[in-house]
Amino acid sequence: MRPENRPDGRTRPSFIEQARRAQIVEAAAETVAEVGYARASLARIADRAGVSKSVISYHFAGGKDELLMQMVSTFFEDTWAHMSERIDAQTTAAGRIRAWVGSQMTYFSAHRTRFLAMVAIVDGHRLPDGSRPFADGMQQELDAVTEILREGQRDGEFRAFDASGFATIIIRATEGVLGRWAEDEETDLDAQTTVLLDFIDHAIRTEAP
Amino acid sequence: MRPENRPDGRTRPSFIEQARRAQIVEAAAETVAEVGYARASLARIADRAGVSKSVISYHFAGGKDELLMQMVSTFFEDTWAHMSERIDAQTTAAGRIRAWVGSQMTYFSAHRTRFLAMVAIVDGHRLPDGSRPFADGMQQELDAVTEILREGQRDGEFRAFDASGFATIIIRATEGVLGRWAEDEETDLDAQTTVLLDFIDHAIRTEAP
DNA sequence: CGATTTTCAGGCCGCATGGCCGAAGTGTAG
DNA sequence: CTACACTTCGGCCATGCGGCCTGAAAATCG
Repeated sequence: MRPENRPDGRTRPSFIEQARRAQIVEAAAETVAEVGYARASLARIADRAGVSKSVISYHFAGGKDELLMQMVSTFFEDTWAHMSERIDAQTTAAGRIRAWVGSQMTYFSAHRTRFLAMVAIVDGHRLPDGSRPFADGMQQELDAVTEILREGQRDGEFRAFDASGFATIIIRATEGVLGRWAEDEETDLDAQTTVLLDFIDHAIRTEAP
Repeated sequence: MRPENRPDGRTRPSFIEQARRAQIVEAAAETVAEVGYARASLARIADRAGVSKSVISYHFAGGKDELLMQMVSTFFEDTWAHMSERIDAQTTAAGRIRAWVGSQMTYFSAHRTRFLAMVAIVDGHRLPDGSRPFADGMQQELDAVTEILREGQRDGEFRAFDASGFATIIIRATEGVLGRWAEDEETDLDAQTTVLLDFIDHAIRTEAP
């Protein structure tokens, strides 16, 4: 049986516990990225991690669902840590938009597997009731970008447009370019980032007099 | 046993055959749109269609794979028939880009279920060997848009940019806006289409002198 | 009408899945 | 060394899956 000391906050997670969880999460990501969400079974994940299925059940009492949710949460926090640092360093709205898009690109350029896994799970995973557990997070992302665009409009950096609609477009286009690169190794992501930033810049900036 | 007269081209598909195939395809689309690709089993599809599982096996000898491929093919042909008519009516590259984006929007605005189903299958379905069967179609779409953008650049309608990269952005942004609408019924798709066309227009048109 | 073909329902099979259990292995504190 | 908690393994289970078969119903046709 699994020790039940965590809910009391008594004992910290043991070293081996942290290591195993990280190892399993990584194996799960690789599996999902390679065979897709639908074919990513516990058996395949365990096999890739080099452990037995029971080890996953043991360390993730919530089963497959907890594993996948944990994986997305972990990867998202890493991604956001990378992004927010670069976004906050900017002093203009235009800079923050460029940093948002660019830092997302640079992060995932070093973590292609994580990108593929996150996308596959975010739009493939459903809770038992059929709902999609990551809708909230996507809404928050949208709201944040919308707010930056509104700031830029107030400061005269950007022209008049529907900020919420443009936020959707920018976010989806960014994910789209990443997706294209993730599927086709030939793509030069740095070059495509420049192209996307050029596209966005011309779409949102105040028009030349 | 199923009659084997089709390969010779002898007998045309019976009326009931056509009707059943259409009915099953529609039920499959509704099921996939509602519960997602991973949970869309033959049992659920048959149940929604109000028939037994065997009926699907009977009319789609290739099994689930043939059913899903058939569904995407059918829906894609419908979509493209709607789009190409409107695109070909345009005389300028800018018009064709607007028609591409706009007609895709108007088509799916009347076929939300089909959009959800197509997206779910296109990026969820894998062949037994693990490959993704719709990569070719997406590449063709990309090439076609790229060619329109290059025409516009030759004619001076568009400024200088990476046509292939911009094509990716335009296609993904369009799908993204559709996806946002498909998930959130509140969205006014007509308004968002206008917003997207405005975004694209500012990004690609020749700069004011 | 009867004969023949087409269409269908229900049951069944083999398989993979997610999850669980008991026994064994491993480390550690006293 | 011993006692004990933590970790792992292999095997097992119920469930749902896609696919198939059999026999009956329904349509078609001479």
